[in-house]
Amino acid sequence: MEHRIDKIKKQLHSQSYKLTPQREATVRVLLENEEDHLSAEDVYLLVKEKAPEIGLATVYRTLELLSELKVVDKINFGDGVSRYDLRKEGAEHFHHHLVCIECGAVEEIEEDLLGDVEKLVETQWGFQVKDHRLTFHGVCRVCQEVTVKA
Amino acid sequence: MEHRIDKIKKQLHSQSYKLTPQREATVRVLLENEEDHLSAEDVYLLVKEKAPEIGLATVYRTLELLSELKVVDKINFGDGVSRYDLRKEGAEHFHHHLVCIECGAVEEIEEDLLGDVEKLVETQWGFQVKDHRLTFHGVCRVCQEVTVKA
DNA sequence: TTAACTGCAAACCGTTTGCAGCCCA
DNA sequence: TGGGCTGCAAACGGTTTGCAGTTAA
Repeated sequence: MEHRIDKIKKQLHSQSYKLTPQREATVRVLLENEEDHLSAEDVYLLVKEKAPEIGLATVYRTLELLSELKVVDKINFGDGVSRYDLRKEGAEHFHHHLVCIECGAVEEIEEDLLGDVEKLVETQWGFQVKDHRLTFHGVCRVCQEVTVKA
Repeated sequence: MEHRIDKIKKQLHSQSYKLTPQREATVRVLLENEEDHLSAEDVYLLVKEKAPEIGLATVYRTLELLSELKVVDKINFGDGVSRYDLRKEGAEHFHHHLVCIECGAVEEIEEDLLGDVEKLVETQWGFQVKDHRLTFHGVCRVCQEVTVKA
């Protein structure tokens, strides 16, 4: 954890940005909730618990900055809210998501499922792939069981 | 074209909705610009050329309705605007997109690239896939050539 | 007849921005 | 002492909603 904060601090410094207390608090919230997909508002409320004086605009500015540095990915599940997802260490690709249409749960898939598909797109369509976004919408394991029982 | 409008008309009637002149004008704009990925505002401006008295709210309501009927898919490329994409006839799956990060062009892929991947997700993660969203971000053929020349 | 539908304008809400003050190099 | 940074509040822009009037089955 401290290691990862140090790393981010260096990334910031390398572009002459500072790791201010507000920014550090924001990063810590992201680290502590790595499994969730927090919106800016979510992050704001969690940061506010530790640093009540922080402003929403600062959270937005920090998330934007972290997004530029590729520390987080800004994602969008189509509900009109941006969510921010910490990149796993060493992850070169954006990970995938399973969104449950029953309960809204979001599961992550780290495996690279698209290697073959990307090769196909490059050769067949002549499109040079830089990144991808893959989301499956469906029914998660838990909700399938509930449906069976009901 | 008329055939497709008839079909949509029937779909509406089956749920006791009407195909009003405003709705028909909206559908026609979508049909005439099937290759584009129009925002609600885009649709509004195009409809207004034919039916100047139409209101923006009606366009939104129509697009929402068509989206519920699965006549169009509401998509989002992360630029804060929803776009509406007519489903191809008989398409059971959402199609994929190639978004160029240089020029912003959006190309469509109709082929179902994810058959194997979906099977994997169902067996390995126990997730019942209903639909998917796949977008590749990268450099399109045209922009690759421009870069080489420059 | 009456429920669906419409246009308008206001409201909404997530996000961005202008600004004056602050803090640290 | 000056540029990065902050909190605040106002502005912004896409979308939704309340409402009174209209239309179509």
